[in-house]
Amino acid sequence: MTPQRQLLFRLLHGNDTHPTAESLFERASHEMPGISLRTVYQTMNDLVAMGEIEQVSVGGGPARFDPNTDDHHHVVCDTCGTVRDVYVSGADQLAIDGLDGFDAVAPAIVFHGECTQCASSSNPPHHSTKEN
Amino acid sequence: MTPQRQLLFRLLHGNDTHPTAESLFERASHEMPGISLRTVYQTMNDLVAMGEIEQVSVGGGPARFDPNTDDHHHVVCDTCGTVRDVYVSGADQLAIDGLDGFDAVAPAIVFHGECTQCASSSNPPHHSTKEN
DNA sequence: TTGTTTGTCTGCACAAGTTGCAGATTACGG
DNA sequence: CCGTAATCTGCAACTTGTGCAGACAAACAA
Repeated sequence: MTPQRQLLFRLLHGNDTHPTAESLFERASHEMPGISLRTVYQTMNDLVAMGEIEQVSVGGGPARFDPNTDDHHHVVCDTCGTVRDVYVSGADQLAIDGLDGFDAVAPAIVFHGECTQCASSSNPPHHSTKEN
Repeated sequence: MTPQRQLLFRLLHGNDTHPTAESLFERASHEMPGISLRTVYQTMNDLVAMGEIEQVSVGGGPARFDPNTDDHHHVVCDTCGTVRDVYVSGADQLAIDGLDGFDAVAPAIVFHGECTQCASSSNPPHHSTKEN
């Protein structure tokens, strides 16, 4: 358990912003100048392999990391890129046609939309890749 | 409507294998040596913008293109990478907590699992990036 | 026919995100 | 304190995809 890992653990703990490796690297560099982006990737991969965090793919951009390991899903604002957790109940009683020939199936649901902030401020879609 | 585009249209028509740009390029090169990968990307982007095909993201790898524009979703075998269409009914009556502050929300559901072929042939997970 | 216009195609360089590798450094049990 | 094993770092390389500029080709006008 190295200081680098302790720092990254701490940055992830309770973090619901779904940070990317790059954004974690920036924040980590602030507290520990000289930390390597490679280390961030390495640590995230290890944590994912350990099941301590989840890797979230919302289509396209860089991978995001989520310390919330509850059974949950995601909404993403297609304008500003913000990702938020959502909880879906009743997903297990959907009628699904086409799963024949597949085992051990788990659904990942991503809701694409626009957050009210982006919708109200009708700025031209800018996709500012917002994440902290 | 150039010959290149005609060929790509034809390769996509009725194609349910969710090909990547690269795999389309290989198949297209077979019939039209010299066609450029750049043209494949360009044409796919145009078709997506026109709404003629959908771009599918199943997390991680390269984008896949799907001429099926029905309201449908996908299963992906995490071992061999195969993607198949699935049809989900009742998705509109899910109880969703956390969508407050979002407009115009559409769900994309990806079922992750293992196809019975990969499950039976208990080869070490190889992720052969199978697609034709 | 000749010239112009417009859109497409191609090759190449580049960008983003991520991983492989090798060597230096560090944590930790004995 | 020492040795081993794990980790860290920098850099090169890789994958997927895009920007750009020039070549090309079909359509159209004069």
